[in-house]
Amino acid sequence: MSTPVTEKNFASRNRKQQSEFRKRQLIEATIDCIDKLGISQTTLAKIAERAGLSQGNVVFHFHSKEALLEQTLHYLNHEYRSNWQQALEAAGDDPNDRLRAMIEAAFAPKIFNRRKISVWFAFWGESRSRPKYKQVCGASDQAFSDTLLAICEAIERQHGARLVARTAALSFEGMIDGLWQNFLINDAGFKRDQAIAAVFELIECIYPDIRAGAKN
Amino acid sequence: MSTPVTEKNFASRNRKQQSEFRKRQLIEATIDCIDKLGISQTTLAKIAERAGLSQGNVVFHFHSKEALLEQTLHYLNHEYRSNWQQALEAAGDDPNDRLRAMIEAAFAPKIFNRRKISVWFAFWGESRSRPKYKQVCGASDQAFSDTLLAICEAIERQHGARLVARTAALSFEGMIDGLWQNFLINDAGFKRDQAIAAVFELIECIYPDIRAGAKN
Amino acid sequence: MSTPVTEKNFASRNRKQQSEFRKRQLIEATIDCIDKLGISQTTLAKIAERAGLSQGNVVFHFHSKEALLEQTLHYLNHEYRSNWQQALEAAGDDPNDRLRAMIEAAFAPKIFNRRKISVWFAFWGESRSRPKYKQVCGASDQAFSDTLLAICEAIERQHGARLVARTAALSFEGMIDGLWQNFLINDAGFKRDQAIAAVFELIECIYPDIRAGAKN
Amino acid sequence: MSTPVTEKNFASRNRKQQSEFRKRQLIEATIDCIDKLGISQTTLAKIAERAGLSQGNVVFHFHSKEALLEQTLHYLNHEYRSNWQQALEAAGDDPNDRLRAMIEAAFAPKIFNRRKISVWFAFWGESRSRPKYKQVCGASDQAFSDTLLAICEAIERQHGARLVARTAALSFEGMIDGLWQNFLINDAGFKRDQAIAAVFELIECIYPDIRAGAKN
DNA sequence: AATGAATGAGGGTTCATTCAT
DNA sequence: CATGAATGAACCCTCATTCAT
Repeated sequence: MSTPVTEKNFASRNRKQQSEFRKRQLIEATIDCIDKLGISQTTLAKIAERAGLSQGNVVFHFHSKEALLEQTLHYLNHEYRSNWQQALEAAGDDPNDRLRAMIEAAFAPKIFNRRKISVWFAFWGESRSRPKYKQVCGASDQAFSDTLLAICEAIERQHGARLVARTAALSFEGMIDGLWQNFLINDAGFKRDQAIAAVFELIECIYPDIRAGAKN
Repeated sequence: MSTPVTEKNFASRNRKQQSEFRKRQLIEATIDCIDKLGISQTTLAKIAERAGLSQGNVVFHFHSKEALLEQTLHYLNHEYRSNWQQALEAAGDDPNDRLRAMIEAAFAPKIFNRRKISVWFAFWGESRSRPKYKQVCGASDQAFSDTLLAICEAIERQHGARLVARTAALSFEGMIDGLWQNFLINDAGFKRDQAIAAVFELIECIYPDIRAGAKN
Repeated sequence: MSTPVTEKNFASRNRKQQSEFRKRQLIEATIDCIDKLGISQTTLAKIAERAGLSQGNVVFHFHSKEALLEQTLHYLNHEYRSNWQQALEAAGDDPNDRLRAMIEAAFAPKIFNRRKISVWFAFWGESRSRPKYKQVCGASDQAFSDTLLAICEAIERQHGARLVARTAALSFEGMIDGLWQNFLINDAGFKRDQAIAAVFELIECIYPDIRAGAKN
Repeated sequence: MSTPVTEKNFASRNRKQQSEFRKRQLIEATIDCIDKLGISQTTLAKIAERAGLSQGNVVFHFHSKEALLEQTLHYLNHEYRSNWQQALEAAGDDPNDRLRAMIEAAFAPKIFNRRKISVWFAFWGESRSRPKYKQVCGASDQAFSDTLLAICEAIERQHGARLVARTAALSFEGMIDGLWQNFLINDAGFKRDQAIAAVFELIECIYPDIRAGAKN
């Protein structure tokens, strides 16, 4: 589990904190279950067992299984979005740096690991039939896309480009998606560094006049 | 439904043909259900109802629900693979034509429509936890990837390239994946022609010395 | 159980008959359970157990517990109504005979026994909060009331009366209700014959010029 | 709500009074819930919510749900009985006045309103399967019956009667029951005055030599 | 006195599967 | 081949009750 949720730091908190703690604990257990079993086989009983709580308590905190799943998706979405936004803030103003920061953020270990990727695909797989999932996934994608496009336009203005910003952004985003999918289906032998390097090569191909590696 | 399964041409067939007919009918109903309900809400009863058959009859033809789902995935896989393979055969020997043929195949209406895309993502979403799905999906991807890579290498030999074949192939494949996902999540306002055009722009960016549109 | 439902006469029937048979069997089991446990403690598991069937099969035949309860009420209502209607037909045209026939019908052993009375009160007790129950109970009551009123009016025309028909009908109906309730709450020492005799005394009090016992 | 239970007069009481206040508050909430939901759907959570207290607090005051229901029935019973007993005391010694006082008491607004009638029937509906309810309901009925019978005997001795006291009492009691039930099932268009007038007509029919309206 | 967290048994219902017809 | 009845396990959820605070 990427986020340590132990009993030790549980005691001596107030009610509200306890409640938040339990919810987080249950969301992590839900992610575990979806990863290992898929959404269609994830049950409240298994989630409760994994979290070490009673099944009734799960309902007490989330009211329904569906609400728990939605909260889990929100949690993932928040983590994903804040991750690349923080990376962007740290990157400064240079659009080249910003572009590379977004790419790297998409492969950050906290985000890009088998457990999380697996759950993202599980939600995508159900998104067609569950409008709420689609809405959250769509908003998440859109924000990333829009930001990426703005950066590509900035680069194009500064350094020119061999590809219009719209298509360039689509290429970068697509390549990330493709690599995520590769990782899901063909997990063995996937190297994070090689993935990032491949996208960077594409950047240099599309923007030949950019200072490659200027970030370092 | 893209494949017409009517009662009219049902009579006057021999046993084996009838059986094949029923199976195809049920697989189409399964695709419908997964599209509309998601895998987790797809039940034998709903599949049977959609196919206009009794529930017992479904079991008779496929033995179990899991087998039906697997057959459905195989059906999709076969359709997908034979589609690009036929496009490849029709394209001739010029690697430029072949590359564009594969791209276009990936967006062929028979393959690239909401119903089918939706089901593909549903299977990917469950693939992590069901080895059989993963195996089929993986093999399907691998064959496409390998062929794409070979074509890119051929182009590179003939015309040179701004990107090594491995990365180029990854770019094309990734862009296709990304566009599929865009289509799934953000279906409104998606234009097939624009999607193909975007990938073609990337081709010309990576392979500037290729005769764009030479295919025609 | 007042209606014999044995396994013997079950075999060798067609599908539709079997289904009707099962439904009847389950309704009888439901009546048993409501009688013994009350509606609030009546569960599908107990109904199924009493009927000797699986719980899933109950749902198969009635779709839901609520539907089963409603069908049970309809069954009771039908039995009650057809009982006094048949008695009325057998009574002929003399309103005196008809009045006494309706009274006697209300205390017929098939209707007026602890098991059935108990279930009627159970439904009345829930009727306030379940419109469907109320509707059925209301219609049942109304039909009985209207018929009783018409008879009282006929008697009044023929023999005169010490009480207007409306109030007379209300008295007879009320006395029946009161005796039902006495029977429910204070079952020990209740005698059917005495109950009927008491209502008959009231008839003679209100209609002194009627030929008492003319029916015999 | 017929009995005002406000927060205002809650403060500045001693322990015992506070406790009594809370109990009364919860009993009123229970009556509300049974009226609106029926006994089978009444839960501690809903009672607590309606009373504006926490669920744990309900258990604290009544120990168990069953105890709360029993206390509610006792509360109703006490209210019902003291109502007609007070009416009797106010009526004086004339049995004619006393009879009419009992009838009017049975339709007093505090007793005879939809909310209370609904709850009485709910308890009757469960009484068959819960001996304690039956006992309370039975005792309540019996006391009323016995008193009514004694009054009828007194009238008979003074003025004569067209009906023996036993049957006359049964008639009055039955008519009350019948009107209660009419009110439950067919609430629209029920007029309290007409109900009382109807029973009074029956009195005059049975006791022609009594001074009708002598009470005034 | 009062709260909300926690439990666990049992509720109605779903559903893949089996089977007699 | 085809059907619908039948099963039983597992599902999500409810709820009376307990308990720490």
